[in-house]
Amino acid sequence: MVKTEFSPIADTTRRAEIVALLRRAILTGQLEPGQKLNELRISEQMRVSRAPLREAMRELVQEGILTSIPYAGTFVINVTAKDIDDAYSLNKVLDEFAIERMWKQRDQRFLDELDRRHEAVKQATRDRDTTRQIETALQLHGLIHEWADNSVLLETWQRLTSRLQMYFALHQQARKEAVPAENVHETYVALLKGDDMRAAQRHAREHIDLDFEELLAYARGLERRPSKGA
Amino acid sequence: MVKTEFSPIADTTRRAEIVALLRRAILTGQLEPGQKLNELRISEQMRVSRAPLREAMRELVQEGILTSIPYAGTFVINVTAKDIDDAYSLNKVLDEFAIERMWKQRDQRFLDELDRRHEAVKQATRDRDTTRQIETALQLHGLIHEWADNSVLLETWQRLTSRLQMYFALHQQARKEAVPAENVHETYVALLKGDDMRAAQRHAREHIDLDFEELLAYARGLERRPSKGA
DNA sequence: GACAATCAGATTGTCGACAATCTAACAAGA
DNA sequence: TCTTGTTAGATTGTCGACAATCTGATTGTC
Repeated sequence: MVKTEFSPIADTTRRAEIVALLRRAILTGQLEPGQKLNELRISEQMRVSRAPLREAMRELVQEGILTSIPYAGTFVINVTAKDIDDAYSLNKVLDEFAIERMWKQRDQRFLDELDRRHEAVKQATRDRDTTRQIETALQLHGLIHEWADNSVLLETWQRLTSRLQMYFALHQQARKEAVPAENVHETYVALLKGDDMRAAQRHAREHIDLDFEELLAYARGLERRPSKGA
Repeated sequence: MVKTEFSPIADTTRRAEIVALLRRAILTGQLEPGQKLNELRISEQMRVSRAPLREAMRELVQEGILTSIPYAGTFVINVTAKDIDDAYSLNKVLDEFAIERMWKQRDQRFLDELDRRHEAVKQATRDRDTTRQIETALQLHGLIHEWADNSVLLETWQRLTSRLQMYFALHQQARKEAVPAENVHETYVALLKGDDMRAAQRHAREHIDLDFEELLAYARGLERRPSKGA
């Protein structure tokens, strides 16, 4: 019996690569909310035909970060303050659920991975790499969902994450500077290592509320100066 | 100012119609779990080219009821007992959240709609139309999510619903007969009309548990006789 | 000048054909 | 007999061209 394990090989369709490219462009704010995606132009830039591009766009529409109007075009979703509010309030519920489900599953491997991701956030912060900072922070947050052993929950959280990441990116871009102090997640990580599940759940809720207030304030600013896109 | 309200006109792309057709076929169990969808055959049957069919399939993959393996094909998802368990446990959380959010928003229009949907379930039950029975029961259940005024929640619930509907359809098909007594939802509806929010939340949880046990038992049966599809 | 009809340009939706890849059957060799 | 190499057929992925639809500018009329 062979002991080495192999991970699945990469998807090698153009479609998959296009999805990844577009998603990244949207989540990092390269493509602005409301902006229209011109199929011909993008397909020429990427040197692919419109078929795989269109299929990729359908996926992202279903993923919730694009929206499509027949014969009019496909657009990056517009971000409203209410959207952010909705996403965050649901995220709280999912976090509490996830913590409850993964609590008993914690083991050494979990703790190691927790430290690893925490370290990645701190590194990105030191590097002043805001994009990576957002990415790693969300990955740290996602660990509890990955360990909850509930595929539907994980999938749901990942969908939410896309939007959160997009909102954060806009937020950062608007302020033009790196943000949170390096130790923002210290308490969160410590609680996940501890023995008081209720405390961890409570903190997750409050910690989120903190970032949220700031983000919501920014979003309300957007409301007054809407994007010209759509 | 005009007072009449117009609903959006129908999407007139082939793609949208194909999505609807395929979704219905999957959710009613016409297409079995694990079954492969042959693009050429289906496109010929529908008298369309493969392009809009493929785009439609990408949407349904992202919707979670199809799964795709590059160069191998696209398949109806397989239903495992764990999937059902996962979906239901998450559904409980979402229901509780929805009830909390919509509680203060209840008004006469809500109560009317509640009655209307409840009546639809009872009608389908009297008609022994099991497919419609499932549809209407889920619509009744979905009302609280529609009134929670949280678009992300609604979207999430609708995704979950697709799977639940699929599971239910299989369940029904396997038993070959109509099921629940006509008054299953009486208590649920009554509590939603009442003044005790906690009680409504508790009942939603317990009521779901009831159906769930039956469904899970069926699912465990499936485990032992896996589909030959994929 | 205001308004409706028309038209050209651009863009999305759809089609049919070709290229890349997979599967399964068969043959060859250890 | 088991493994490996080959090949034919079927199926998915991608392409370029055409059809349907939208947008806005222009023209003509009152």
